[in-house]
Amino acid sequence: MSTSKSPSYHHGDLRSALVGAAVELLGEGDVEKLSLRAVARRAGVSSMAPYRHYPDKEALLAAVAQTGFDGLRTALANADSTSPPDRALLAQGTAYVRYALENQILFRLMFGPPRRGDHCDLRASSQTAFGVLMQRVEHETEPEAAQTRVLGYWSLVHGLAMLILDGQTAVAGLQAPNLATIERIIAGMLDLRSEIRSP
Amino acid sequence: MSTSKSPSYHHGDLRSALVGAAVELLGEGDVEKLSLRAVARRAGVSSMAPYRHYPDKEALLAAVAQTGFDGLRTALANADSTSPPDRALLAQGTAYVRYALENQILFRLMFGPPRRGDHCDLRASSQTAFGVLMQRVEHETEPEAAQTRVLGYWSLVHGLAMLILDGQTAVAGLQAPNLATIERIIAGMLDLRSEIRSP
DNA sequence: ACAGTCATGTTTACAATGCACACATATAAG
DNA sequence: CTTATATGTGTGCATTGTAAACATGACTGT
Repeated sequence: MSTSKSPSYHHGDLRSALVGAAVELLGEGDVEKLSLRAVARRAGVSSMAPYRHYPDKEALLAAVAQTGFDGLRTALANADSTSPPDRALLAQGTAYVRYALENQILFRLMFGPPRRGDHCDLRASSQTAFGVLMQRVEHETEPEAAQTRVLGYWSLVHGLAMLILDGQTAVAGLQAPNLATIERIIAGMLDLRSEIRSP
Repeated sequence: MSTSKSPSYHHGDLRSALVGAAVELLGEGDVEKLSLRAVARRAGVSSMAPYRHYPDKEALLAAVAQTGFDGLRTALANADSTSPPDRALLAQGTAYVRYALENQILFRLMFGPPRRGDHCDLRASSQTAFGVLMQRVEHETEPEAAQTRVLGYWSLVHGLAMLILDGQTAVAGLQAPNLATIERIIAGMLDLRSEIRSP
């Protein structure tokens, strides 16, 4: 191993360098345009080098998506721990949407069409991220309804993120939904019962 | 024009035949695999024929997505009109998710990465579909909060549909979310459980 | 009827892509 | 030092999106 500066044939840590290059490229163009060859070029290796570390393109994208889920998890955990308990759930929700907006293409990749093959560590990462939300919801609900409730809340923030990413909020009459608006939408759904049923 | 059986050079109504062929192919494979050439083949014309009707592949996909939004609109309107008023909102929600599950790839295309170019009739179709939901929500809410509320509800059902499509519900511990489970999740967020359980 | 115009479909061509295969080279093991 | 193994390179092929030039057939005015 020694110093990772052998400049010639061997790269030293191509495996993670490829993921880094892919993330870089995702920050520049859309997800369709991301070609394996471009990733290899960016990493400074030949077009076929990635195949020594990932069986195919899907596997590389799965690895990229996994880093996305890890980032999402820390974002959620951070939002949760820096908020008073009675606002932690809302904080996680806005953090979720904010993460999606700040990593648009990556986020779309994470929740894109299902990756072929198992990619079980991807699944583990997404499960861990989901666990952060799960734990908070379980604090606030009787355990019997927790599973239903957490899926509902996850659906709410996930759908909101997706609709904003797709520009569908313009359809609803909102052009640029800022953070305050996002928070209002989420909070509105959480308060729905009292407001909607007792007019 | 006459009968659409001129078998030789001219097709008669390639424009819509292409959309039909594309929808057919979407029902068979994933969205990445859908190539313009395959669509042309399925329609029985040469690879370049589609370019006489659509400037590029994106435009064809936009037309396909538009039919998807039209179908969604009728599904929502139908669910709304065949339910008692106090359950119409919930009915629209489950109809939304059901449409997504029954047209997985098409649904993903509709809400996929934003189409380049304007495609303003696509936008019109999605707006019309959204309008069906909007109108129902406006019946049940004071108009001041309607816009926030309808976006929240749309986010809920859209996110739920997306998560199920991506298989993320397995992460949450649910393998096969059937319609009853879906309804329970939505109703749980609306806190309509009392109505469901105790008539 | 007939020549001309134009929308529509075909053929050919080209660059980019994912990947299979054979080869090269650097590091580790004996 | 030899050799085995991991890692990177080069070449080649089928498929893709699309530009350019050509073909065909329906509609026009005369």
